[in-house]
Amino acid sequence: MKKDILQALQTVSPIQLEEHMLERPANSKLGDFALPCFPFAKVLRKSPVTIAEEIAGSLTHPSIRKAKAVNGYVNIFLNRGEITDNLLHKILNQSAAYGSSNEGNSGVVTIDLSSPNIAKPFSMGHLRSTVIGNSISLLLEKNGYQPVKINYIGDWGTQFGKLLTAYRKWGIEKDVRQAPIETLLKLYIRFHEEAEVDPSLNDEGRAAFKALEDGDVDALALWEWFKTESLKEFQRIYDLLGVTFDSYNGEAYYNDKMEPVVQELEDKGLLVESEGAMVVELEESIPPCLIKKSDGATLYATRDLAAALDRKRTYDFVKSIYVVGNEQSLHFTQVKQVLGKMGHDWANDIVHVPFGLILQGGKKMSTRKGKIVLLEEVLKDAIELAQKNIKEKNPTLANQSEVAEAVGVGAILFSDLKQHRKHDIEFNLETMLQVEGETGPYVQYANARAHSILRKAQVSKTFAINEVNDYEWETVKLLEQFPQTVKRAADELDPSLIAKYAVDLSQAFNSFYGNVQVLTDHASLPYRSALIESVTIVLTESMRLLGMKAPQEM
RNA sequence: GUCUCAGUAGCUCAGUUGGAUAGAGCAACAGCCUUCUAAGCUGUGGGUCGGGGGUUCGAAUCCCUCCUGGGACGCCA
Repeated sequence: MKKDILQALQTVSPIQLEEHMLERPANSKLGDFALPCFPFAKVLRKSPVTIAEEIAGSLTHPSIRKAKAVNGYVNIFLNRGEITDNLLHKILNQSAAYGSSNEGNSGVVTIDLSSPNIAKPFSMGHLRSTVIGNSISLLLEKNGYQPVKINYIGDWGTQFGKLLTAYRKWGIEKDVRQAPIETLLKLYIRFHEEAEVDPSLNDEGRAAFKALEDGDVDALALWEWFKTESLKEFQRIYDLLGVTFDSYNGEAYYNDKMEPVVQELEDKGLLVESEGAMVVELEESIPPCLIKKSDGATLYATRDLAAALDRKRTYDFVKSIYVVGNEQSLHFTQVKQVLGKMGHDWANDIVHVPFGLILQGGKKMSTRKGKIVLLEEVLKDAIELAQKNIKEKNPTLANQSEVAEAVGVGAILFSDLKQHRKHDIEFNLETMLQVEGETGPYVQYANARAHSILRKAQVSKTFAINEVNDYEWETVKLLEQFPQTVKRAADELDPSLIAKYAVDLSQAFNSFYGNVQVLTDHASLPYRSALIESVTIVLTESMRLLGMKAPQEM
């Protein structure tokens, strides 16, 4: 639509126009589009006011109802009926496919997401990676890419040496069987407390990891057991969130794939010794990347290099995305640079999608100090609250527990996705459980109300539009913007754009049905049900792209 | 110290990539359930866009500088 208007303007404009010049006025009373004429004044040596008047005076297009010059702006009012008619037919025909594109041309994009550490609880930080990554995957799919979701489980590294040491010193098998993660976490915390007093424990932990990496049978058996128990617990959460993965290849999977990488680095003359460790030196502003510790054991970066090479080989991605917290930005620039120095031009296709930390009292949460909020508890609270609300507000509802789960989980997902990923978030349970205003349940409720009206209306396939009132027009304009919002969200890898859009559309729709009686006005009913059905299509699709469920009743 | 991200209403956040009077939600206050589900709708109050310079017809947005906070910065991941 914007392009049409731009073309019409071009035919009467003395200046070459670009898309960004045409804007949507903040106040819709001013018009549907506006062209500020100030930049043209100098070139044309005329006042912006005159230029605007000339353009407005000669502008004609079937979609334009009128154009008005105001203070140097050309304010354009559209022909509501015609545009609405075309748009509603389009949405009803395309249904859930509305807003899709083939932009990605079936290119494979790997997405590294979630990546919890075994033997540690699933924290709020992992929630961010999981839901942001999942939504990005859905957005890319909608834009014609082929996403591959990889859960790069944190199942390797010195921490396991520490954990094995702690278990051997203080662990009780029965406790681990009963409550695996809880028990292992306690051991991990105790290890760090005691290591403060006795630093030699750290050396013991490192030695234990070296043994694990060298294939010590006893250590491997324990490790295997911890891993199995942890994955069982994680699966419960993924089921609740409705997230699935294409690969669970964690860090340990690359245990036997690192040596060739180290070899390649050496062959290419990139590996140098520094303070007993093996490193690759990078540009002067960036600290060197550590590849091997002085005891010969590998590091995180070694594994990530091996993983990147393996993923390129396996999937031949056009882009490889890592949804990992802000604090690892340096790590990823190092890995990218090392790959670049190795001569892999696809290093530029690696994209770190960072997100802000979840803080508590203004500080980062620390597993080691036991300062952590458990996601499962939060989800449980949210579902209980939703259940309570249903009992109060809609006691006769069928499938109550199913709806409560959808709404409770939706509230948590949405509270995380609605703000831009890069913001640090102060953990606040109360905010996350909110169900009023700009929240998941608000969007779900708008959609449920729309369905409720449709159930009571006689929906027919044909409709005629007499007049599009202001409430309807605001809704229609938002519906029209869905495809470009989806595209931008995928381009910027930013799900919050969809969340904000869903709130805007919900607000417009709520305002519409709150002020207009739909069912009693028989003449307008066919047109209005087409509008409402379009709203449900777009809201449901928006929620799907965020990983949320959209119950038809709540 | 270096790098990096951020600072907008009491709180949580938008702000269409430089445009008109800076917008929402929460909280507060006032209305609306004999009418499509009140998880809703309609109003009111609330601002030195961290400070100071600069570029521009025009700056929350771009540049410089300072202040404050988060995070990262070789043998953790």
